[in-house]
Amino acid sequence: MKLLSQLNYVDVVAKKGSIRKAAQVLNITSTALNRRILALEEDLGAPIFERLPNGVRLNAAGELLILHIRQSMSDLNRVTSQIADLSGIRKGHITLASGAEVAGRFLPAQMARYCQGFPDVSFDIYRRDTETILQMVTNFTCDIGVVFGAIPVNQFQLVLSLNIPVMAVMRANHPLADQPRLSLQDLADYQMILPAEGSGLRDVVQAKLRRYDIHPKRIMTSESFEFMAQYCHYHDAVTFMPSLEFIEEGGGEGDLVYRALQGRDYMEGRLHIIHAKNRVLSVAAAKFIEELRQHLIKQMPDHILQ
Amino acid sequence: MKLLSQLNYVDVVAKKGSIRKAAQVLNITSTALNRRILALEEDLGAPIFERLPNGVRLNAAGELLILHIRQSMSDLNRVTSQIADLSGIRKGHITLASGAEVAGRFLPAQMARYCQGFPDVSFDIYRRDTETILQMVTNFTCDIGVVFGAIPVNQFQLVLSLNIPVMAVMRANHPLADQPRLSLQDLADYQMILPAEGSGLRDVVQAKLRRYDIHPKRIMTSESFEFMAQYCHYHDAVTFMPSLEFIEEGGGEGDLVYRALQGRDYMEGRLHIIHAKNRVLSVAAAKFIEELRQHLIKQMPDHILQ
DNA sequence: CTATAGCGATGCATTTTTTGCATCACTAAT
DNA sequence: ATTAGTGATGCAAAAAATGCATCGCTATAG
Repeated sequence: MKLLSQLNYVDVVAKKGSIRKAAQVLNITSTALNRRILALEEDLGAPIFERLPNGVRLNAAGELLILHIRQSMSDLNRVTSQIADLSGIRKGHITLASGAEVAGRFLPAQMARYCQGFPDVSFDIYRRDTETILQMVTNFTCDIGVVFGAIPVNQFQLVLSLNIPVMAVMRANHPLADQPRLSLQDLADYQMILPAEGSGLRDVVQAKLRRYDIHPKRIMTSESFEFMAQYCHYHDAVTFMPSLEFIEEGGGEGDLVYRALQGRDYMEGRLHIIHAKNRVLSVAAAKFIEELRQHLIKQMPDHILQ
Repeated sequence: MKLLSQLNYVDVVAKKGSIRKAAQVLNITSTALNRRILALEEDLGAPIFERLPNGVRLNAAGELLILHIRQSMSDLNRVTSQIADLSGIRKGHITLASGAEVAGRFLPAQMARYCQGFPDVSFDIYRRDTETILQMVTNFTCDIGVVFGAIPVNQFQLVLSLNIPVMAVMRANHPLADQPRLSLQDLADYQMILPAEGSGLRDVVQAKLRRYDIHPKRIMTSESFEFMAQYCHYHDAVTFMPSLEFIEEGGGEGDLVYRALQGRDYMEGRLHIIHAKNRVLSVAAAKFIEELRQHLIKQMPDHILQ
């Protein structure tokens, strides 16, 4: 879009930290881009980038401007989407950032369902750690954030918040798989695979371990939930997953089984679907969220908190 | 400013209701402007103006877009002002819409004082009726609104709200000028000049008249406070003014005197200084308001309500 | 019922702006 | 000292915006 291009140029340069690299991304020559930046600075009456020997970086003025630019771009996208909706076109674009806990298993199904009704809506999905997601939401870099674990709720617009049980995961022939009551202390005898720092799931599990002073024999940390699952196929290790796909206890994928922990060791975390405060979502995004909410309310009314 | 021009073009066309007229204002040919509008509509994928035989009018899509445009322009102005402030330049622009009650006497003094500290700040002052002012504030057509009388407070961001006594005004040699206690009933014997509909001051006075079922002999309505004042110089008429400039009772301008009404007839109205909700003002505007507030707090602390 | 004036749209020649290439000056790392 | 990377800039070419003349249309006036 024409109106946005000028603004978008600044955004890309800021993100790339280099005019030449940004020019590559934008498919124009660095000369053109450079001169646009210079012209903009001329217009504003003040530079917005510091020139470093290996690129550029936003200065204070630039930081102010980039906020406006992102807000403005995001707003225009929303308006465009609304206008398209007026013509009954139902197209649009949704940028969504999600924690690893849900990016792999929960979201794809939800989105596939939505896309059947809205085939002209395109998606960008980012898988990031909690902090980055919150940043992206604040930044308007993404429309919707899906975060597992505690967040500063009052800094965001909560769309949906639900409690999700956290279950122990192990392979079906694991010695503990058939044990009727499972406690964290039982699991501590085996290698335990935890998500990396910055994951809400890790916080939930670690809080419990600390609370009851349980020290697992060996802890392995992984950033990839796919890895964690695969690893458990081959070893008597245990790991944890939020039971997002409404998997009943005992069910599982492949030869992995899910076991809820009993009594005091029962764990759960909170899944938050958020967007930026004071922000009006595009029609496409609003409808996606609405469908998601409706679906979840039908599926698990007792978990919904808001 | 370059970034804004495209947006501003649309805004002016929408306001003028005609491409040719807007082109005159913008100092470009109608051809150029016309093609910009067409290009923008092409970009958006939908027209934003209806073509009428005698001009153009925003359609539904256009109404959505123009809101974004005004918000966006206003935002960019704020950012520009902040950036200028970063460089210590302290320049900017303030657009203020004010009711007639305060436009003539209260504001000029306040602004003159402010301009001494900030000589590079430019002003646009509009004198409108209450409803238009509220519209302009909502529209982002102006930064600050100054309104005398009741407004739907929760739809705006209240900067300052203070009670102002409404006094009777007459010439010094008016038969009532020396009467110790003045009531509305006394005034009813003379020609009474009221502000036009849409003025908060009129509402205050009329409410009192109705409340005590007082019917003035002759009522004259005027939209101009200057006219009202001048008229009273030449006749034994009475009119009303908010005592904005902290004029003590008995004081006055020229040979006009101000008299507060006594007892149950005492009148006062509320002066509101507002801006749009969820809006961040430019540095210049914010400082103007801050100075204004400080000044008023010092001058009349007991009248300040917020 | 025609004449007129005003509106937006458009083809074409002209002007203005933007772009791309080659190159400069500079810095950090090798 | 060399190399590879950065942003800035002069100049010619390409692209875009503009202005003029004009079209088709409609409402209004006579």
